[in-house]
This record gives sequence, C-alpha cells and structure tokens, in this order.
Amino acid sequence: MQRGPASGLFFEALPVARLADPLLAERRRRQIMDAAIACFRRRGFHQATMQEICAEADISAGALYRYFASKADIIAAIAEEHRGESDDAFLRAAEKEGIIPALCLAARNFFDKFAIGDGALIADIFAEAIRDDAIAAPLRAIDARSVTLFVQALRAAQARREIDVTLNAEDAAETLFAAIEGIGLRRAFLRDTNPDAAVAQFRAFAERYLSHRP
Amino acid sequence: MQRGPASGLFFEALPVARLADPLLAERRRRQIMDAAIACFRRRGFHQATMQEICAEADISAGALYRYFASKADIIAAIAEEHRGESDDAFLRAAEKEGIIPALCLAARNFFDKFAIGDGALIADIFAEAIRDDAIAAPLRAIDARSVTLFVQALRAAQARREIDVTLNAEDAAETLFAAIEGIGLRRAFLRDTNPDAAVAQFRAFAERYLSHRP
DNA sequence: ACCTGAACACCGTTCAAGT
DNA sequence: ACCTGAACACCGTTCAAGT
Repeated sequence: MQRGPASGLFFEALPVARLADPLLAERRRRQIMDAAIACFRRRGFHQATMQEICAEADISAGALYRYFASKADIIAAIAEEHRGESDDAFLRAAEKEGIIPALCLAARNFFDKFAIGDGALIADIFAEAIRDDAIAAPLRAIDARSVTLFVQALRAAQARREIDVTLNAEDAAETLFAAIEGIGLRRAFLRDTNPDAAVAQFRAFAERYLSHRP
Repeated sequence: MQRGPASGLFFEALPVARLADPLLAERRRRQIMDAAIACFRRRGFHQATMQEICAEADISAGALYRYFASKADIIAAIAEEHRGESDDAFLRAAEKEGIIPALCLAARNFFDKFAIGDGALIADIFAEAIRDDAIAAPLRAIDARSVTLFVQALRAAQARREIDVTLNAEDAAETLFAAIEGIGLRRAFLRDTNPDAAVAQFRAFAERYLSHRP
C-alpha cells in the first residue's frame, strides 16, 4: 500500500496497455492469480508478501507488475472470478428442482469457500470493497447480475405458487443474499464452517421466509 | 505484522505485567484507543500507520507498546468495546415494547456504525477474527452473551404468543444475528448505509421470519 | 517485448538511553 | 516507572539494465 510519487494521477497508463501478446498476458495473469490464491489461502491477503507470490508464481517482482497494477488489483481479479461462476448452475436448478433447492445450491457454493479456508479472504474482500470503490465497482456489476437471476427465479416460483405471491421479489432477493453472506461470515467467526450445517440453517430460514402467509 | 526474534514464545510477559499505576494505564489505553479509532475510521486498519496513531495520541511508539502488544491487539480492544454496549438497551426494549422493536433497536445500533463509516473496519475485524483465534476468542465470549439475551427475549415473546411458538429460539437467534450482520455488510458494499432503510429491510425480514405459521 | 533484481520509500516493533 | 526516538528487519513498488 506504500507508493511512489506517481500515485494519485488520474490517467496513469495501466500496465496492460503496453502488452503485446494477449495470450501470454492471459497465461501470466492466470499463473499469478493461482499463486496469489495459494498464498492468500495460507497466510491471508495482508500477511502474504509479494515476494512469496512471486516465488510461488516463479516470476520476478518487476514482471508481476506488468500484469497487475498492485496487490489490491490481484484481490479484485480473484474476487471477480469467485463470483461469476455459479450463476448458470443456479438457473438450471431453479427450473428443474424449484426455488428452495436452487437457493440452497447457491448458498452451498458460497459456504464451500469458507470450508476450504477462504473465510478471512472473503472478509478482506468485503473490507477492501467497502473502503475502495475502485474495487467495489466491478464486484457490484457481477453481484447485480446474480441478484437479477435470483429475482427472476423468485418471480417464476411465485407464478408457480411455490412461494408467497405477496412478497416483493427484489427485496426478497436482497435479503436472501444478505442472509447467505451473513451466515457464512458468522459461522466462520464461530469456527463452524461445516457447509452442511450452514446450508441447513439457510434452508430453515428460506423456507420460513418464503412460505405462504396465513 | 513483522516481528522481532522473541515472537512465537508462549509465555512472553505481556507489557501490562510491568505496569504499576492501573489508573494511568487505563487513561493511556483510552487515549490510544481513541486515537486508533480516529485513524482507522479515516484510513482503515491496514492503511493507518502506528506513527499516525502515536501522533494522534500524542505519545511515542515505545510508550504505546507498553499498553498494547501489537496493532492487532488494539483492534481487538476496540472490537470488544464496540460489542458490549447495547445489550442493556435491548433487554429493556424487549420487555417494554415487544420483541420486534427490540430486535430493530439492536439492528439499528449495528447499522449506525456503517453509517458513520466503520463498515470497512467491521469487515477488517471479521477478517482478523476469522484468521486469528486469539482475536476471535474474546469477541466470541461477548457475542455469546448477546445471543443469550436474544434467546431469552425470543422465549419470552413466545410465552406471550407474540411470535411463532414452534420456532427454536437458539436457531432463530443465530439466524437473526447473521441477518443483521449480513444486511449491514452488504448494504455497505452496495454503498447504501442509510440506517433507516437498513432497519426497514431487517424489520420486514424479522416480521416474516418470526410470524405465526398457518 | 519481456524480464530481472537491486534499490527506494516506506512499515510495525524493539531497546538503549534518558527523566 | 515511564517515556523517547533512532535503529532494525521487514514490506510493496519501481526502474535501470539485461535478453
């Protein structure tokens, strides 16, 4: 987070601008991200050093900075990747198995990350995103897409009379998302990251929350 | 987070052991914590430097380390203080106004911290607690006390037939806590920290979740 | 074009020396 | 007993020099 004299300028040329071969660039970014994920998982975002990431990726510090502008830039790329993966699976489950199993699948996808030890990393990403809008903005775009899928699936479930039709689908999607994130973070804090137990907690909540009103 | 040769020993004498006047010690800790809160609020836990905290507290680095073992130790003390404050208010509200207003009061107490810009700090505390059990352990003790209050208030509300009697009070308290934390963090991520809107979202959720079953 | 790694400007923490 | 602040062992990032 320390920086040289150039920081704070608005139109710095990004390193990516001077890259020629996009295939090599993609390969290097992949290589650096995999190394960073391994290091962050072992030691956390702030504890892992760039030297460690360079060693793990088998690349020099100077080379790394051709492909990522900063340590925070690496975490942003990892977070983006983390998010965009499970949307298709959710959509298929929502159509084939109903809304509750689909929501539980999305929740399990998230809880699994805590089970493999990424809990602190996820909290770090929240902290960085809350502090720095440059990190939050791309994550919000991905988030918005997932929320839209939730909303559509909830509306379809209402049309099928699977859940309460008086519920506002947008509000419900937001609250379901918040509950998944809250449950995951909280259980990690309490040192119980068993994903089955977390899904059971979420399912009990979702069934109550979405059920038909008297 | 870097350290000298002595780290890793199990029975290092804590700085506090060599302190004589407990009143001076308490004053110094207060002075350092207030300075740290101001610095963390401005720049975040990892961005704020010990030099800044020392300057804000008007104390030298060496003096600071007589009263706190590390930067992480300061955050732990702040987090403990953050938590233990609103339990009494919750209990009184639960008896006088019913369970829903009491839960909303507890939620508002939490959401207010995001509104004054402590969101990233709270996420930092989550991350540090998930990563380091030495930080998590004292926080879990405080957390457990608050959860117990929730459970007792929920049971009393069930006895009054205010909410669904088939609900397991322990499970419900855990899920309500997770929802409060999730809503707070998520709204900060989405850049909407208006506490009224957050409380409204929580209230809509809590009323549905706790209501009598058909 | 792409890479290396020493160098730079920091950081958290310690400890000899003061009062 | 309590404090100071230079010194220590790092850190993230840059940039002259190589291929």
